[in-house]
Amino acid sequence: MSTSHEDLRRHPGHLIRRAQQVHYWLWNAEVSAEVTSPQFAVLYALRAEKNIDQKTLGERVSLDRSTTAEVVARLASRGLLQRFRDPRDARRNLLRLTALGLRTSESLIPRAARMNRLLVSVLSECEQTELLRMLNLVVDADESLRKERSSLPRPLAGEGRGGGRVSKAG
Amino acid sequence: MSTSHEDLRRHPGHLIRRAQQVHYWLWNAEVSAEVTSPQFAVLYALRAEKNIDQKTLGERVSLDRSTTAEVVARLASRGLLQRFRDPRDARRNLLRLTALGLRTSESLIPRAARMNRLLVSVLSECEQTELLRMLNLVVDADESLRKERSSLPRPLAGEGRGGGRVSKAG
DNA sequence: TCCAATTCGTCAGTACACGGAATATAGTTT
DNA sequence: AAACTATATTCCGTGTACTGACGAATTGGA
Repeated sequence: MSTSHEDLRRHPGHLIRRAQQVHYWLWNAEVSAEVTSPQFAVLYALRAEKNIDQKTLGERVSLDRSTTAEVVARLASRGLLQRFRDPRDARRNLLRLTALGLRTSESLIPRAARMNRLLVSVLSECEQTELLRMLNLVVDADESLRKERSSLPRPLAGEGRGGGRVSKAG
Repeated sequence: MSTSHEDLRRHPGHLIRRAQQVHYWLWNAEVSAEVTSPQFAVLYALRAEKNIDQKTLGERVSLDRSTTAEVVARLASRGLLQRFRDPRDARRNLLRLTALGLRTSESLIPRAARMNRLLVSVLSECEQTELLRMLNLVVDADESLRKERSSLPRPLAGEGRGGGRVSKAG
């Protein structure tokens, strides 16, 4: 008898999660076991833009405020970037790559590129382009769907996992 | 001008992560704020197969052993499933949906289907089929990809974890 | 100038995700 | 039966991800 395993193959949402698992494994094997993919994205963004604040950084790499703060804190504790308050606006943390952070990010760039090629290597050249185009369409469609302002974190109607209201707690 | 933001659009790995964010938001808005997508997958699998153990369940829904245990514990504490030791093999936890779990899963099925249609609604019918096909290819290629080139400390160690090779013909 | 609204970062809480180690059980070998 | 090996689950540590609340700082308007 066919199980849920077969059915789930027709669910785009499930497949996207599976694809991310593959990405996770491939990253560990082919890029780095020390620097994660989101951490690399942060280094990569910081390499392109010096002295940006956490909020802007989060928008660049598509991470919300809290996650950005955590990733930045980890990278700072490893000496890959520096964090200091903006003298112009003391609410902000300005971020800057250290020499080590710059060196690390540069060494990972070709490895990440290779991993990405590998990730879609089962597809033909033409298919790879199509996949990229379609994923961008899906991702962009959501942004237009959230008509509210604010580039990234949309509050949305209900509440997420956090906030302490799970039906179980009563 | 766009800096890393534009570059990242060319990275399949990054796009997959973004797509999962969209899926997460859409799930919360369109399906349920109480039951998450992985939790639904578990209920869905349990609906199809009664009395399976956690390891098998994890393979069905592509969750590793640790995550499976956590998700199952949450669902059990909410009364959506029951957990009991296998009399034949006391190492195993056998799982079974409760009446509430069955009712909940059934009510979520059409909502999840609607969400999935919405998720890819920017694509044409033909493109949706293509996207599904390509994602399945990428996900299935994972096994062969991990066998080959490995230049870094691979996380393998000779035992089959929870989420890897769920792709055996049925 | 004072105040209300806004903004940024942090903290607490919840949940997914994974690997390694510890534990319990099962099966096999001697 | 004891010893050894394989397997299922749990526990622990780390990291990503997001929401809501809070406090500090800033900004715009009266």
